[in-house]
Amino acid sequence: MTASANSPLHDAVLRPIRGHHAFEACVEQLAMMIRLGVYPHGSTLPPERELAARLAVSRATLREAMAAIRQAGLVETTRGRGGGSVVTMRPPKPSARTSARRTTKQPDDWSDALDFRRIVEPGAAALAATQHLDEGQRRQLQEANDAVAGASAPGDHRQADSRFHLTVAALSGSSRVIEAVTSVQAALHEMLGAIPVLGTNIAHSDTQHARIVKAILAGRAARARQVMEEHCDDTAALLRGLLG
Amino acid sequence: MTASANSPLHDAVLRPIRGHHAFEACVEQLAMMIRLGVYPHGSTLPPERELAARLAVSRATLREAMAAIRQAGLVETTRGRGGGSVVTMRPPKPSARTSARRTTKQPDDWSDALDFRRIVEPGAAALAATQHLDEGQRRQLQEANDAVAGASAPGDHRQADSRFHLTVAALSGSSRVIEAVTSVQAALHEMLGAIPVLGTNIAHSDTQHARIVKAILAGRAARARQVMEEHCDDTAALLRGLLG
DNA sequence: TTTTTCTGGCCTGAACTCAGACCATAGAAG
DNA sequence: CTTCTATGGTCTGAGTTCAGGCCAGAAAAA
Repeated sequence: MTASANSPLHDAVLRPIRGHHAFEACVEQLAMMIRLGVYPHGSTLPPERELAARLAVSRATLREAMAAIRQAGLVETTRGRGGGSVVTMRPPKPSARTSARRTTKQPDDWSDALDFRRIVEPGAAALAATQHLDEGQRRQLQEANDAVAGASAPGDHRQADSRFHLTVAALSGSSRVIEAVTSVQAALHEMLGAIPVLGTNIAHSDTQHARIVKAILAGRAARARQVMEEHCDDTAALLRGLLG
Repeated sequence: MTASANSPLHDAVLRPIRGHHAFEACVEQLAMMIRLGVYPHGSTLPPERELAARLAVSRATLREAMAAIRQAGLVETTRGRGGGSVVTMRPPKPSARTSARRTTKQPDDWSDALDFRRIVEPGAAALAATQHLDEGQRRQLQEANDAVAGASAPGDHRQADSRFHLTVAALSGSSRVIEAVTSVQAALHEMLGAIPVLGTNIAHSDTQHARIVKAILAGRAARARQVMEEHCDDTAALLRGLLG
């Protein structure tokens, strides 16, 4: 009785323990956080010691990653009290990258990410709607939404959009949900960077965001889920159409 | 402008790059696969070289993990062609572990896992229902269901149940979904091992499984999702009641 | 001003992990 | 029978990562 003959599961469930080297993974993680706007232009990253602790990595390794990010021009670092690494990268103009950066992932992975997103983000919205949210959290959600609606440049809008979705995930209170949404937003960011920006889509998207916020704040889980599902479907349709 | 003052997101999205050492992670992964029944009693694990490749780990590291698993009595290893590691562990009687093993995780993590499960597994079922399934896959799903219904001993039933849910995930065709379901099933397995087995619950659960299979095979995504959601809710209610 | 404290910059020795090769064994193929 | 092949068992040298301490600069606190 051999495992492969008996169970087709084994090639589905056995996945890599760890993808890259630690310092590569740190670079990827931090660069993505900066691109997603978790650390916007002008903000200071947490101190190296804290970052190392959060990423569960030695400071030596983290510093290698920081050096790479610094060399790539994403941050500038100063020493002494009050120092640290300040984000200098601005959200890029989409025109410059439409065909410039060839995404490394396969179309399979695009589709996978969109499928997973359609499951996770509506779930996150519904879960957030069931949570008791304090005043600070409610304000945080509304501010995230206002930031999206108020962003003028396409790059800023993209960052604000990511932050909005991550905020919804954070309000769900589930760390697994947050991790899943972070992962899909990272994939989504790559995809959206490869297509042109259409004003119509942005306006439509902003309308849906507003409905999502309203549903979550009203505690209407089913409604939040449904609107977020439509939102994901619309974005997915756009991407599937333009990416092939 | 410091990051922590500006963005409460940073402590939500920055997570450990890698949890443990590679060989610990391998032990955990392989032991969990055996406990979940992906490799049932009497089956042979894939060759070391293949396992190492799948887990993206050097064979030296994998062998350390295998040695630990062997020493723990989960497998027995023989050399030569046709050799390999055969699973010798039988699903434990639940009576022995009801209070014996104190789960290492916090109740927070239990709740988190149940919340995440309620999002992911219904999504997996719905996605599977939308896929075009070939004859082999349809049979695989039905066999997985039959195995659950046909299991007599509680330990066997538990393993068959895990395999059923992993099969649904595998049929969704999305590797992210598979990974998510694998993770929640691992957590679920720990929780279910800590509560007594009730015949009523098992019968109820089997009825729901049958409905899920029917909906998936009929391609009725919304129905599959709804039934799986009820199934998750029922299990969650049981666990929340018995685990506090 | 002086001292404290928070920050990045640097170093060392130990532990872990890797890639690749080679050996030993047992069954299959001829 | 002999040869081939698939498997686990072992070794080595190089690369990576770690934990922890110490230094240097700059701003806040006294």
